[in-house]
Amino acid sequence: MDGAASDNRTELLDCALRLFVAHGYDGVGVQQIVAAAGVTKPTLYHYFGSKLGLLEALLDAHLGGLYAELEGAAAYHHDLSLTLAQLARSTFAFARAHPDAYRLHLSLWFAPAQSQASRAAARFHQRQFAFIEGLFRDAARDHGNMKGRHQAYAATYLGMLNTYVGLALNGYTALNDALVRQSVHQFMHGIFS
Amino acid sequence: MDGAASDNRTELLDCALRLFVAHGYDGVGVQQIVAAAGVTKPTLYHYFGSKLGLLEALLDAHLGGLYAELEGAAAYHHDLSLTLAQLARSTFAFARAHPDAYRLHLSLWFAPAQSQASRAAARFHQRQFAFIEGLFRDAARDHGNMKGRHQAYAATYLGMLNTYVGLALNGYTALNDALVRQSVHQFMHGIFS
DNA sequence: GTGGCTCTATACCTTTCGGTATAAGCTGCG
DNA sequence: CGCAGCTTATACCGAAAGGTATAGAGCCAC
Repeated sequence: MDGAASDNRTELLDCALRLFVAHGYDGVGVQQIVAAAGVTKPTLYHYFGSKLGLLEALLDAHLGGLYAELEGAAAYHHDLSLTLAQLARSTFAFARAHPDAYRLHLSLWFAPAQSQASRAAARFHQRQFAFIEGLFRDAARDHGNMKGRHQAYAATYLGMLNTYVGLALNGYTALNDALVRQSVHQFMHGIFS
Repeated sequence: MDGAASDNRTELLDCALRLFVAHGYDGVGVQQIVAAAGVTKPTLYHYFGSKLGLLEALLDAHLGGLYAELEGAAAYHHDLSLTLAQLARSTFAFARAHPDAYRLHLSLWFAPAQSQASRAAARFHQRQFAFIEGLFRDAARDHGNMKGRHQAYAATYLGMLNTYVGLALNGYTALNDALVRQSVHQFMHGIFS
């Protein structure tokens, strides 16, 4: 069956996530993963077909939920400040709840373009970026002076959020509501005031 | 001698940079590097001692110049807008002149913390961040309302610059003076006005 | 009970990994 | 010349890489 837990499969996903986050996709061998999960290689290849298939299953399992949540919580309804705050809050909440998943996401953000891992993650990053870009495109219809710059705005805001999460994952800050407010305020009104 | 070119050494550095950027440090074998450089393994181990030593020499050769340039061009002299513009201009100019070097820099920005490549690059990222942080700490003495947030400002501005460079390296924008002005203006005064 | 399906282990494959022992060629120096 | 030191290639090392052929369990339907 498919709906059931299939414990070894879950165990493999968990161990692979931890190891990929710590050492990188290319820095971890299949042998290490199965050893950490307490199984052997044929089990891994039965469920995922290949090392790359394991990574793809990992991204599906952990990042699919992120984007579904974002797209649900951060739709634009003619209030840009509110939308950006919701976007930041959802992103921070996900990063707090699934730090390793977001670490994996971040580590593949600027990963070498020709690497298998980067290619597997590309569609997720594109989806996130396209969503934020569409949000600013909608907002530009309400704010004429934003016209034609929605891509730059999306890049900047996404870069800011990811930078904050990166700082937080290394213990330099906390992903709380104060940071949500600060990111929105700074993005919309600059560092003064 | 040391001052001379030692052609094979340079060739190895160039090929390693290209390959690391394309496939990642762990995704490239020593054999591929020496084949691309037209030499054999003992040559590489003679000059660099190990694969990691090669990466360190690569970072020294390419990123040392970046930081020297930044620290020279972007010192703070009581004009934050001007300083941020100079910082952006120097960063963009370096990325335009050495796109592969900056790609390597970016790919290691959020790389898995336990990987050898990430550890080798850590001191460079720390140096860049510390420089920008110090800049904002100085500026906070002139602008009281910035007090206590220099770390967040440094992170945000650095994240914005790196995001722009990342976009540009993938062909989505150009690293010109217009983008310098836009980044400074947006950072200081927000997206409106 | 028996055939079939899913899951997993033993044992093994080829290729490549990072790294090296040895020795040859080269240069400049006495 | 002969010697020294720097640089390089041939040939090799043990280990680990990703992946698989085979077969044995457990289970469910008939």
